[in-house]
Amino acid sequence: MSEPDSVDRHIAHWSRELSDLDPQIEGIFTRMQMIVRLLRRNKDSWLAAGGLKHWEFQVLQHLVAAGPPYRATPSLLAEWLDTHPATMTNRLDRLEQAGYVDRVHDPGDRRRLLVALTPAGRAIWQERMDDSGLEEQVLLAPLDSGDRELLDDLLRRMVRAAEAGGPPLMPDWPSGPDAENRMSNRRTGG
Amino acid sequence: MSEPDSVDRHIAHWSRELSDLDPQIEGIFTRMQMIVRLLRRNKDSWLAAGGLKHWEFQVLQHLVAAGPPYRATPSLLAEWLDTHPATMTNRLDRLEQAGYVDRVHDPGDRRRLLVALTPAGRAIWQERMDDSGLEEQVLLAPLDSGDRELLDDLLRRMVRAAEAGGPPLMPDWPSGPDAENRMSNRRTGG
DNA sequence: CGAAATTACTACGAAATCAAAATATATGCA
DNA sequence: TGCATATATTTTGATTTCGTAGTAATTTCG
Repeated sequence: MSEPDSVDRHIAHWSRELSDLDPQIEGIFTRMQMIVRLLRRNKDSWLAAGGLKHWEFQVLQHLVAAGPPYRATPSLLAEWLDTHPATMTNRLDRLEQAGYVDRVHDPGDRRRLLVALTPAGRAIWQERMDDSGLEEQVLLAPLDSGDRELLDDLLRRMVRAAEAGGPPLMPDWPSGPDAENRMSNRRTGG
Repeated sequence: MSEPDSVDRHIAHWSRELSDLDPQIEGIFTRMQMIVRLLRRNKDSWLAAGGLKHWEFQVLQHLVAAGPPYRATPSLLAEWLDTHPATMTNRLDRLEQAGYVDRVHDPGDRRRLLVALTPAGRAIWQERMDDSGLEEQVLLAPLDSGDRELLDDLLRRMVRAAEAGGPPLMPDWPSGPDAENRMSNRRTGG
């Protein structure tokens, strides 16, 4: 075992309160949580320095992820960002006012709106995106290529275990013929 | 490489939008994020089923973590839960009303309050705690003992890399002589 | 003793979120 | 067609949180 970190100290402390604690399991998930939390704070930091809130970046990113023509419905965006549709309406108002997205009616179904990424939205997303990835490099620095492949594979096996008993952890983007008109198919999870 | 998961599909999709994307790095951190998110949702779910909000559980847990006599100052709790002191006051009001904590004056420094875990608070924390750990078992099921040790060690090396350039990811609980009176020492981070 | 610092609470308005009702459009069926 | 039901989004109202300022009690230091 490599040298101890703060999580080892935390677990040693907790073992005094909870005797039936598996240090290995606790270690694995606590470390993942800490790493994810660190990355999130770091991300918030450089996004704020560039004038974007996290949810703004997320909306823009999801639209980019959609691929040309860079559109998605408010419902889908709300689901993806794990927030309430009413909240999304409010956020889209502000993104629209900032000029980062447009709202256009879906010609095929006029109940629907399509939120469309504007060139300005695409541009600011790209700018912030260029700031990213630094912290990830720091974290992975002590791991060589073989270590990284091993780590990635261990994590993949865990994700697959999770997905065996439920929906995919990463939502699949609608694709195939007629995808444009099926974008709002909701998954069961809530 | 083991069989692909939804993250592999996600990355393959993204590679079309971002050519300079390292699939391995992206894979590692996206999988960690998805796993942590899954665990958080799962936790919220069984906590809610047992009648606790996440922040309620967190406050109780932090008091348990303090060890006997299970007390902490409001300031420290606010810092730990990463929330505003005024918010903590409001939350402690509700926890006190529910009978899960008491507010007692610190005999050593009567400016201070000590939030003390009640037997009822300890009990409900223990009950909810007993519900935990199931999802973790599912995720780790495909990994044997050697795999888990390897994974834990790879993550530990990453945490150590993060901590080399900053404060510990896991806050150290105050300890040593006179710890009782130094519990409110604030760390620099904010 | 008296001034300054510390700790926690209270109060008030601003902002964000959520839940449910309201609006507009689409679909299914007699 | 006519009409009930379903769907997508917005609107509305209640709740929560945050930020700031101010207060009270207590300790620390000159």
